[in-house]
Amino acid sequence: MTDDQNKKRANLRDVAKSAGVSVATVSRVLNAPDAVRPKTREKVESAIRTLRFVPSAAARAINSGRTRFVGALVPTLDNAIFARFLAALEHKLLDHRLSLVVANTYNDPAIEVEKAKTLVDVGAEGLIVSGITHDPALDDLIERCQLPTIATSYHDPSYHLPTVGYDNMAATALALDYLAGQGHRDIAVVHGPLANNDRTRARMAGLDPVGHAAQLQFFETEIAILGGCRAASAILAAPRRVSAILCFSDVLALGVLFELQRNAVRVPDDLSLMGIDDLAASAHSEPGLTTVHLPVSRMGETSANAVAGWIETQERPAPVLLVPDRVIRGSPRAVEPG
Amino acid sequence: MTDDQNKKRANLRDVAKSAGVSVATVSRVLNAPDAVRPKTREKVESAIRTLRFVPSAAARAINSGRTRFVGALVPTLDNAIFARFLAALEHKLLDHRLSLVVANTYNDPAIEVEKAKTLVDVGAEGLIVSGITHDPALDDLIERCQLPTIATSYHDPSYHLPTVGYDNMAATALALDYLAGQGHRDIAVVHGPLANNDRTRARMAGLDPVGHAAQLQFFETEIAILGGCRAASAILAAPRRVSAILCFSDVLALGVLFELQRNAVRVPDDLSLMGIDDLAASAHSEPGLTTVHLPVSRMGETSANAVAGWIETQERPAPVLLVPDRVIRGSPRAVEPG
DNA sequence: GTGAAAGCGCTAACAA
DNA sequence: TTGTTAGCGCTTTCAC
Repeated sequence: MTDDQNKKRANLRDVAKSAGVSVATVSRVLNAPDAVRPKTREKVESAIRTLRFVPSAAARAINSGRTRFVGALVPTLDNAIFARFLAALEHKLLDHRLSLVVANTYNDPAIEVEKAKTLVDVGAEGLIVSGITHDPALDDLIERCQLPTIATSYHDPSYHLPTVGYDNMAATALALDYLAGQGHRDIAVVHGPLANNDRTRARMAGLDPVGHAAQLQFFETEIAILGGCRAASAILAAPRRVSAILCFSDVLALGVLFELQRNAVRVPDDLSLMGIDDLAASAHSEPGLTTVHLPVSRMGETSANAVAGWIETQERPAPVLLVPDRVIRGSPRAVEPG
Repeated sequence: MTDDQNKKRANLRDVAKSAGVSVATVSRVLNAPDAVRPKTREKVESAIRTLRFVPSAAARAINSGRTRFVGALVPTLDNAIFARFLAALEHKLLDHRLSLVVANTYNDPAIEVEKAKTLVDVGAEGLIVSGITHDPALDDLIERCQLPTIATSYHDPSYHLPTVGYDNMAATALALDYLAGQGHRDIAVVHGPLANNDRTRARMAGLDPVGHAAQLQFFETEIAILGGCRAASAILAAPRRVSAILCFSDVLALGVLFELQRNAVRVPDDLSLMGIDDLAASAHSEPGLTTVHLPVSRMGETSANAVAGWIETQERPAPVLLVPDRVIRGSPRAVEPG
């Protein structure tokens, strides 16, 4: 039994020995092949192949001081909106030769801290978090490690971390404005839990019922299709009738739509419906869902650039505001005058 | 300007010096606090705090030979079915103190190899891939690195990697069997691209039209809501009428449902509809979508255990077959006799 | 163009 | 209980 066989994995030294060169030369063919004579290089490359040598990332990292990955803490993987964000983030990060580690926080600040610690522990060079409401321990960790961290899905230039996101208040304002413009005065608002969720809170704050002379009824539910269904049931059972339903996310709107269909309530003939997000499903449902498009793909790319730049230059990036815009489809209609 | 200030990050030595102990002692308070006298430990912990010391994962990895993370290569993040899988995978991996790095392959074998290389390069201790059709270069990489790798969403005990997945053939067989049992003979089959997708191929192979005396028409489309819409249009325009539509995934079925609604075709009164996956949306759509439940959450957990065990014990795990089962909801109905 | 040797930050064996 | 020290696998001067 030779050395080659009982070792788990060949290292630089093994390759060097096998190729009859020094470790420095092997390192060179790995990192600066042009600095090595072709003939030598070939010898080394052949040894690399036969020994099935794969350089150790850890050893590399320890020298360069870099791990080349960033962590993303997302509240859920279940909502397609986050999937879209992560896809763009991962893709753009790759341009900076950075990998992405995803951690699910299940919307729980305590879990978020835990996972953030793990991320830091395994060497994350940067972090992407959602919103600006976090456990103080997280801020502490970020501070202690001086870890480049971007807060997404939110816009607040005064926040202690740079934010890359849209104006949540503007999003709901845009939506309510549209419904009011269509003549709706009695509107049901369906939203996710307010606890621990600054995005939902901000969307709430964006509503200006007085300015639109509107009467709003609020329905809190879990952000999921089922949550939408339940809210719709509650709306139908409520004493006060509404002419439109505004959902703080399209998932909710989809659930509402299904439940209304189940109750033979026609959209938009009997009830108008509007969402926020602009998911793929929203464009193709019947009727199409009028919604506010949240630029999450751009948010992913922008966040990637921001955190990569920060890591590279050590200079904190400026916050970026992405502007949401309305997508008009068939789900609402103007109320009949009189 | 002292040393403490112009260094980017304190290391073990800095802490040791500052606390007036040896590096070994600092290492001990990190890894085996009980082996250190409380008073000493306190001194060290205080130094750690003031110096904002965070241990280097790379240095740790180089000693233990471990990076404590595995990579998952998924074809897309857009389909909720993968999100569910990843959530379970990540969660279970954590029990083994392993992190998850997600890489999107966009269904492209070439991109898959590229990302796999990156993953290995950054030190992945194991890999999770989808299906059994891959670029030879991937198999080569896995082989060369002797990298614990699990192939998911597929079942094939003879495959060179252990598979953790369901029997795709059984899934469609189950579905067709149900529709045929309801008396359907003319059925449209809506499926994703066959190229590079063994899961779709296997689902195709699971169909036994002859055994069920059924006439099948096939409609290939992209796996997305829009793809389903398009397929539905094609089905409605086809010369030969069908009484039922079988979709190879619920996303497709949802698109089909929307398009049928748009064309005032009632489900199940005018046309029966069945899917495969069992997404959250499927349970709450109107009508509820009869489908084949794919146990992707269990697949995530099982894969996590399998790869973690393999990494730990160096022993290749056995393939695991997860059994899909039917979920009967309202979307299909029996054909009227005669 | 190539090699020798000094680390990178940490763990673990061994000594005290 | 604590300290000393030899590596882990690699990159990177600095000679030759």
